[in-house]
Amino acid sequence: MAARGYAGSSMSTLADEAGIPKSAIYHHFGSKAGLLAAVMERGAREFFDAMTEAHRNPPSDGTSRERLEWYFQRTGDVWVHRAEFLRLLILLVISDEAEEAPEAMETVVRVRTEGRAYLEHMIRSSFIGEGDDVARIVGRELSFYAMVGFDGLFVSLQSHDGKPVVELIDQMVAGLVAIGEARSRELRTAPPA
Amino acid sequence: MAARGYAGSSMSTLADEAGIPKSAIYHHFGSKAGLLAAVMERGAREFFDAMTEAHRNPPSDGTSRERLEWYFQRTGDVWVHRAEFLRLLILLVISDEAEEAPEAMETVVRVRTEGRAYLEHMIRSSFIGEGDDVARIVGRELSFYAMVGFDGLFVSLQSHDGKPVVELIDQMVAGLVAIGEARSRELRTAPPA
Amino acid sequence: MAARGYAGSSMSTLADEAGIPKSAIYHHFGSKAGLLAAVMERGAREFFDAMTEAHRNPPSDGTSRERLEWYFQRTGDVWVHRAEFLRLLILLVISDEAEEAPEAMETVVRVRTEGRAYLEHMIRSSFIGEGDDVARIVGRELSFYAMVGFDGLFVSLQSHDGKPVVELIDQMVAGLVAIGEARSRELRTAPPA
Amino acid sequence: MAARGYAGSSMSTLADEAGIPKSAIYHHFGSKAGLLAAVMERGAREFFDAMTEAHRNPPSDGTSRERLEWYFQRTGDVWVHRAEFLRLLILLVISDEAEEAPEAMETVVRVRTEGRAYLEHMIRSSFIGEGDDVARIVGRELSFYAMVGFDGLFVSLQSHDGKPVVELIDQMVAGLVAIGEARSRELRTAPPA
DNA sequence: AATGAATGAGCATTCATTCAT
DNA sequence: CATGAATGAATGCTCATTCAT
Repeated sequence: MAARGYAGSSMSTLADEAGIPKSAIYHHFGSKAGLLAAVMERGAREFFDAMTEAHRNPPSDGTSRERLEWYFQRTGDVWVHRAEFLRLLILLVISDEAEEAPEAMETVVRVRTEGRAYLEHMIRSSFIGEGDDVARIVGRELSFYAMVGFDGLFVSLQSHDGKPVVELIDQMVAGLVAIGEARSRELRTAPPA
Repeated sequence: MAARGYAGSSMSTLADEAGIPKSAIYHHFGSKAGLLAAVMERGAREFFDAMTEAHRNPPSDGTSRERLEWYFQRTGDVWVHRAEFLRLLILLVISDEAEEAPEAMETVVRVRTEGRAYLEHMIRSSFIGEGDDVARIVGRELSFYAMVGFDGLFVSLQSHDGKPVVELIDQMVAGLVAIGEARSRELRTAPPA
Repeated sequence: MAARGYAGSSMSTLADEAGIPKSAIYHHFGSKAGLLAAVMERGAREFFDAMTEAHRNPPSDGTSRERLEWYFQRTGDVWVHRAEFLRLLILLVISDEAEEAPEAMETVVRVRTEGRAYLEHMIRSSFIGEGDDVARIVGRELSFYAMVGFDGLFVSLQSHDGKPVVELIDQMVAGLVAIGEARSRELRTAPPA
Repeated sequence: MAARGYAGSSMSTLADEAGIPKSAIYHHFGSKAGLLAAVMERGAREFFDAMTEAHRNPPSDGTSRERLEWYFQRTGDVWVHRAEFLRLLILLVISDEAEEAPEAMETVVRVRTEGRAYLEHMIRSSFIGEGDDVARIVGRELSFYAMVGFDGLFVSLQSHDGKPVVELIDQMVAGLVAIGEARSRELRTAPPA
């Protein structure tokens, strides 16, 4: 489904590729939509497990940039290894192909919401040196932008444009740190109400 | 096709929605793949026309940031208004749904290559104050990253996460300018071989 | 469909038996329900045409019994020759098999309503010797009972119980005439308000 | 099965509606055909039990008409209360839907044969005042016609045409009595060889 | 004795495409 | 040039049935 899209994947093809009868899929998942929902659910779980695993023992010192670099490069690794799941995820985000699979769409929304929360946490942890209040605000304000970066990173990855992921993440980190530090200065000078 | 994907759009549905007989589509486009190719070709032309139009009379002074902001906010406008075309474009980039339509895929690659050249031109024009050589290098090095930004911007747009496009572009510009200026300083100090 | 029922008749079987591709049926009738609707509609038209044809030039003299006999024996002929149509009709009356084909069900109701009107007309014409008012009342009151007779006659026919149709119709006529004459006497003695 | 027909009733649906696992049906009845056979067998038993119960203590005096009326109105009650069973019975009589269930078809034939014998008995008992020989002949000759009446009555019932059952039975009785009495006179005048 | 899991054949329907007119 | 009619292959799904437990 990740490769051919939801509509482009026929139950017969899927069954043949899995080496099981079509009816076995229906027995276990009820419908094509149910299969997609299950696939997304499992993908989501594995994705977040991989993220948690990748971010075990984060660095407790170093500059904001070093810390964010540590988080994002590891996130990039997960991105590359979970490409199939993300392919399907982005596909469902940008098309209505799976309108008939509302459960799967809910998982999509959930993954994006939790994913953004995760990014927020990474940024906040990285900027903790600026003080907790500042770090919290910076994390909140930059999480959407960080997500844009990772979404775009994935599209770039799929377009096979040859640009190494590591370099792109480096630039993402550089940009985020620049914006984050500017914002931190601002906040220290004139703290929000 | 943008809404439902290539596989998810049946010729019957398309013909009905267009209010013409199915055979008329075959008469004009030969096949479903031919229709997609034509759609992409026209979409690409209109897209670049809109970009050219939007960037008529660029500012000849101001800071790098101001100039890039001008370019990118206008690009963002085009993005928002050509969402259907971009939807299909990204869909074809991330999935193999239209493997049977190689002509369309060529258009996709062409649009992305030209699009990146366009972004490179915008960045270079914005950084022209750093000297032409530096601006050229900065433009080349940041064009992929800028594209990542716009790809991600589009995904964000489709996910209806509510974050205003203008703000995201502002952050994109801020990040790019920070990286670009740092790189400019570097290049001025130790020019590349 | 008459033989195997609606649910028991698969489109594949029907197409094979008709010697045409399944898709041809869908092209012409849209769906299985549409096919049934068309079949019932044509059956109904042919049925009433056959009835009209059979009752051309009814006798203008003779006893009530002779006249009703003339009508009913000819109706019985139509019954026997349109057995397939009636089989499907009764099937749809007694089961919910074709719930998904509401158009067909409307035809069923229409055929029964018109059919009863037809029986009413036969009875009234036969009893015209009792006076038009009396004949009209007798026709109205006995039409349901006459229909019961023909419905039952058909079931008897399908059950292959070996009883000749001619004899059963003879008894139906005898019964109807007896009831009709008794009622006529009653009406002549004490006309209704 | 009575509602949707044999072919129209899937084992899954039946099991779900019964609140038991599908395999339990197979455990007890062996096959779909076996289930139908069992259903018909039980239905037949209950049907005849209800008939016997309804006709306990028949009137030992009164006119033929009064006695037949007694029998038939009570039979009509059973008809109305055993509609589901009769629905399935008539369905099996008029269609070949359950060709694969020969045991059930045998039950159908048996029920109709016994049912006719029962009707014969009712008529004979009612005409006993005409002498046993005459009553026996009248019963034999009118049993088929009586069955036609009850078959048609059932179809009428299912067609929801609004005609009260009691009235129809009244007319059936009137008709039968008229024919029976005429035949009795005939037989008394010129007894058969 | 009872049942959840499993399955190949078949279901109604839609598909992209062709072609006679 | 344009199209209604036609079609074989495939679609998602359900079927009656089996069987290991």
